[in-house]
Amino acid sequence: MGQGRNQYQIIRSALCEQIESGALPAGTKLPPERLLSESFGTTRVTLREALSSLEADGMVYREDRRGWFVSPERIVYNPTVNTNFHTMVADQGRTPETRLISASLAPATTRIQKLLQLPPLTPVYRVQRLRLIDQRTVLYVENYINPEYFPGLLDQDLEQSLSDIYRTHYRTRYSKVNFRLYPVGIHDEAATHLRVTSGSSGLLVTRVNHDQKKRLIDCDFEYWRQDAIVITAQARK
Amino acid sequence: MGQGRNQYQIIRSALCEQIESGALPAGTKLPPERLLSESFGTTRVTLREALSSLEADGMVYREDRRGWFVSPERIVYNPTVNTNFHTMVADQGRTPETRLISASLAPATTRIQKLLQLPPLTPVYRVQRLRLIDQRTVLYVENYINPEYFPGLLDQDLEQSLSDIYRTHYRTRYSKVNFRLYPVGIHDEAATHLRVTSGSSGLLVTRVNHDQKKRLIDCDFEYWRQDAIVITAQARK
DNA sequence: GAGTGGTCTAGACCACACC
DNA sequence: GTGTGGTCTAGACCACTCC
Repeated sequence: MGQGRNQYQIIRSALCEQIESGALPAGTKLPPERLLSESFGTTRVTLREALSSLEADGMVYREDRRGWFVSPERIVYNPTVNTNFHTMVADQGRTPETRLISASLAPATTRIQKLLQLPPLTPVYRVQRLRLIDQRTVLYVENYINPEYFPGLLDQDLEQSLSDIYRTHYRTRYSKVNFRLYPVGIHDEAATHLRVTSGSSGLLVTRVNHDQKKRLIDCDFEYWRQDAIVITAQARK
Repeated sequence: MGQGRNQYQIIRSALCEQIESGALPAGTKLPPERLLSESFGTTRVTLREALSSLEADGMVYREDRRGWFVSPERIVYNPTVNTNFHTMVADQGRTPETRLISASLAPATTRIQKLLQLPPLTPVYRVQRLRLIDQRTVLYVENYINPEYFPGLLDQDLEQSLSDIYRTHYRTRYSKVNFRLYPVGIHDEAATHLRVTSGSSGLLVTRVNHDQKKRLIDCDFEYWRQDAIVITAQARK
């Protein structure tokens, strides 16, 4: 087992070994599939089987229609600590970046309305952003924010950390955070923005956030590239 | 996008709709791939593409060489709450079961030795178990336990919850727990026991556990079927 | 426009599950 | 032993990326 007798597992081990030895450093683009499959004396289908298996392990990743790349190290994400994306990434010696996709005021969908405990059709801020580590897209986030507590939010620079904006402009900070973590397939908008092929597996982190006055201020949906993070937390009793 | 113009996405939607409508209840075995591919007027390769995509979403799962099944609901797992597997599952109206695979005393590997902060080659208890929900294998666990604190542990009934044994026989309970959560590919032993095809994606939860006296008592590696759980936690500040 | 990845076809053999 | 899923071949076309 393990390195196996199957064709694709042999290819798997070969690539794996090259990556671990450092011959293929993080971020390297692999040769075209047709070329690789020839090198291994096999077909593209089998080669892709091997690559998909490495992808599940987080050793390689793909960008839709661009090719295969060697995965960088995972970022350690502790959702129980109230730090923000930029601080977290910078603290680990990596380079964070946030890109605003859109921000608008619109009626809450049923789901959002329920999560934020709002009356039907209340307008909420919807902010869509993309987050990168060392130039690689790792996270697509949608925030839904109760506008009552943050008048004029859309005029702020939304490529900053939201928690920074809350703190400096609204004297509000996250206090109680409920989060959930689903392994899911990534589709549609999230897939497009992350440059992931639709349906590939990822991690959905949803958060419902209260402030220091116990007000329900916002919720978010974070779609992470599956190989970008390891989640950590601590419990005491 | 979404339900898409591709063949496999059309099949995806069709199956998805059947499942959500309740026509295919949780646990149902799907018809053989050859039959299904004929029904959809396509080849097995394309059908499997569709099924794999549904698998990533946690809507169907497979048992190695046995076929495809409709996934049951996910169990909500809160690792920051010190409950045990049996209580957690039963509280959600499901039926838990634990099967002992093996239990023995053996020298710690380098990795375990480091995690448990032991001198080289210290013997540790190694317990391998399989856990089921409603007869479905969802979790393969390896525990590594410092034997100093639990003399005679191997004589206990290890199909019970370990935390129960610790509490009733050793007056010891979990106090501080550090855990980490990796999306990974499942291989080798874990794959075999979970009846998962080697390399399919899953969730690895590792825990390092201290007792009420702050002693480092054990650590474990939990390999979860990717569609079996949703993880939840709460943070306060 | 060339090349690449995404998708798809129409077969095949083998090993294992189940009868 | 039969049938199934797991693996593999040798092609093909299309849509997109990148030049």
